[in-house]
Amino acid sequence: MDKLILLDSNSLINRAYYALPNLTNHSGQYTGAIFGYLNMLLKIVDTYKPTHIIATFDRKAPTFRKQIYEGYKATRKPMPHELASQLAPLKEIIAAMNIPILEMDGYEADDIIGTLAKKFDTQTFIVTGDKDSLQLIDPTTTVLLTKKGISEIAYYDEKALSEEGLVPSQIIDLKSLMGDASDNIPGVAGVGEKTAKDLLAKYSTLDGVYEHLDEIKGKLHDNLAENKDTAYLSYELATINTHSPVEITLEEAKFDYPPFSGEVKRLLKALELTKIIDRLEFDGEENSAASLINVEIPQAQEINSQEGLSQVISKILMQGKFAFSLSKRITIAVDDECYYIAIAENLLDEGIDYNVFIDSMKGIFESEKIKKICYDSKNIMHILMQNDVSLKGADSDVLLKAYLIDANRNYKSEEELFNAYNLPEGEDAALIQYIDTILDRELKEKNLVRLYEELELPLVQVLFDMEKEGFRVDLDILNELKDKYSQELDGLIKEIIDYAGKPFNVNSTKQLASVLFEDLGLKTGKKTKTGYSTNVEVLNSIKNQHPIVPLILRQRELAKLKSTYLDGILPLIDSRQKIHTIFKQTVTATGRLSSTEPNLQNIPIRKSEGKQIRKMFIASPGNVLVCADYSQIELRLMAQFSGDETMLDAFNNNIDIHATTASKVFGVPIEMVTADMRRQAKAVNFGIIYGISDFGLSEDLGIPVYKARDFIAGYFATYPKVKEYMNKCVETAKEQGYVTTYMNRRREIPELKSSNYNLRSFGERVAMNMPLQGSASDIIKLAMLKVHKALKDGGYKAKLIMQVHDELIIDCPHDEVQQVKKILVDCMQNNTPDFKVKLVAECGFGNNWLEAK
DNA sequence: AATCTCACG
DNA sequence: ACGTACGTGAGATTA
Repeated sequence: MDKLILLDSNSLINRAYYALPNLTNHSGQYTGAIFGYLNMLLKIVDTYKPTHIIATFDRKAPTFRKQIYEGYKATRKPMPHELASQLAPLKEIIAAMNIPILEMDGYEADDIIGTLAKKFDTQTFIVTGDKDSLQLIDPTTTVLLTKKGISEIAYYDEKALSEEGLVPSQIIDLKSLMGDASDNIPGVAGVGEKTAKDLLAKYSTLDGVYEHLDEIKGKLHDNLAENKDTAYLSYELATINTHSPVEITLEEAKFDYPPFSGEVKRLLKALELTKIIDRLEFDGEENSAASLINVEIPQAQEINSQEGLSQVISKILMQGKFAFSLSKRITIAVDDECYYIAIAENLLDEGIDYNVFIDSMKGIFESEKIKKICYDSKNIMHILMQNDVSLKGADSDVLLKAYLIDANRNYKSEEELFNAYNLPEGEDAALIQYIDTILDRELKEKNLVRLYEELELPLVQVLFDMEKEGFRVDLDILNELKDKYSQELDGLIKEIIDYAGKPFNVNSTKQLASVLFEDLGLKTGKKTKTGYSTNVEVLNSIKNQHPIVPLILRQRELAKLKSTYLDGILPLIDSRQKIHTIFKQTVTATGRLSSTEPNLQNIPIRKSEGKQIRKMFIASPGNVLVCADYSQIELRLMAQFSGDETMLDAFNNNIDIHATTASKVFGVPIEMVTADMRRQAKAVNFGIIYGISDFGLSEDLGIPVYKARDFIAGYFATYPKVKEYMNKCVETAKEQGYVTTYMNRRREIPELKSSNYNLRSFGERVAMNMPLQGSASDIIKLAMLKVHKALKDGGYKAKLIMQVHDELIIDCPHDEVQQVKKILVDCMQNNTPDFKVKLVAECGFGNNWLEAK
């Protein structure tokens, strides 16, 4: 017996979209609605075992049915782009599943479905979230109506519908009376579901109602009488067309599962819909559970006595290598065994005292010779430091390895890493030990061993030392600024509220927008997702329109500085008046570090008010800060990688690159370059690093797009090899699926394969930017290793304490300043012996961070 | 938890 | 016809 499923795809994906959170894969493609849709489809497939499936979609064009209503306005909300962007990938998957897709200009999905339902006399199930379709029910047609979003499916055949007191054709009468806001069917004003059903129970059809209109009294009578035209119009609108010119044979809709093709799996993988993949079977797979790695992960044996621990320790000593985890509980994997160390919470408990455990292991943790496998070794160093234990010989950090293999992933826990690699359940230490072997293989395949062993792994210790050393903060300056800003803010807020005429929360963009744009009627600017933007750009454009605006700008600036850099940092200061940022080594897609708690990589500097904040970051007592930053490193790398002679010459002769660019692009001698020309050239140079786009440049410079396009053309004419290089980056990225840096760090760019233009363009910009940003990051990391070693080997007291992407800071005793400066500059400038381009680091020193720059 | 805004390179 | 400059983290509000 054949069973045909008709999917009202637009209705279903809409339901799925609103029922589920906005999931995305790591490249930003939205997947929530696709996920919901497929889940539901698979549930139906499981339950009904269809032999045929057809998926229908709406086309954008207005439909013939809706056009009969002249006043019909397409007030239906446009599809949000988060949803619209999911349509194409979904269709790809459906097509790959060999399910035919029907969409026709001028016909809505339900017209197509209605036609199909009547056309084939096989057992048919219509899957939809749209109650309109209930009119299609007949002895061979059943409607499966999604409920509660998509999680439940209600079964409607003639019998089920009759329990609600209706026959299928009455659905049309019902709609014509009660209307349907979501479908722009007006209905009769004042008549809702209840009244409509009552009327139909009495008079059975719309015609019946109007034939007996005189029997109906009161307000209802008037409403019906007044809206007769609308009611009949609604009737037309609600009637599904069952005679659309659809051409498809049942044979074409044949559905044969399992298995699906490998193509389906590939598409699902790209969307990272692993949950869906897991419940499906695919062509060419030995068994459906193949994705789960089939290995023996040893069970943990509990260790709760000193003797037991001693045995474990001697095993470790014998092997010279072990894996461990302290995250959920303490586990150790040695050889093929795994142990769980039971820690006594209090004296009466069975188990080992935590401090005793750490002390017993101290010798092992601190032995360079005993190799450790662990997750996030720097974090473990911090934990062990509390017991005065250091961690040495941690040569396998699985988090670090996994990051180098795929920097787009951002593992937040051991568990996330295990899941990503489809590991079975098991003790953490055992899983870490196992995953390390997989990661090693992958590192080798991808040529990342050197990057790991010679750069990232040794950097862990450097970063740890920097974090431990900390950055001293001048509490007096901090408190002084805090008071000053508090006072000024109080005054500002009073004035702002005075102008507004009512109290409101100035920090609330929503309330602020309503005050500015509704109450005061000021000109609106850019829009955000939720309303009108009130950002600096917008405020600046209207600051002369009303005296409240400059006050708000000032309030914004101070509120930001105070909350983030004063109130935010104060509680992080320790007893030595130092703050200890954490450098995240496995977060960014490009290889840069990031800094948290506090973020010391975004301390103000650009504006005068912010500079005051920078003054509170000072050297340790008796020390000064020595500070060096690379000059134009990313552009210099562009010169190096592209080999553009003009650009190389400029850099190797210490010429002002922005002025040079301006001179060449504008065709004037360098001494004729005005400040504004230089500013524009600088913007283009930056744009180049970001992966230039005419639109982006026009936004930045506030010029029309066509002018920006001219600039870019002029730029490429000046530096022809730069253009070649950028094209090459995109091209090889498209071929390989990834780009690489100086140290062979790699970033996969799945966006390049996207069917979405925006995502693909983003991928192209990434392909141009990553080699520059990533190589710059490689190079400063190399410099950090060298500086750290040089200071240590030279017996200096000076300590490297900070890195801000192209800048290093050393907390340095007065008497070491001259030598340390030399060391620092040397280490930064001379890491790249193979380069044609000269790297330049500019160095200064001072009592505080502002002075030192 | 998502959004907006803004600090930095 | 579309709507983006690249890379981050944090605070405040809102839902």
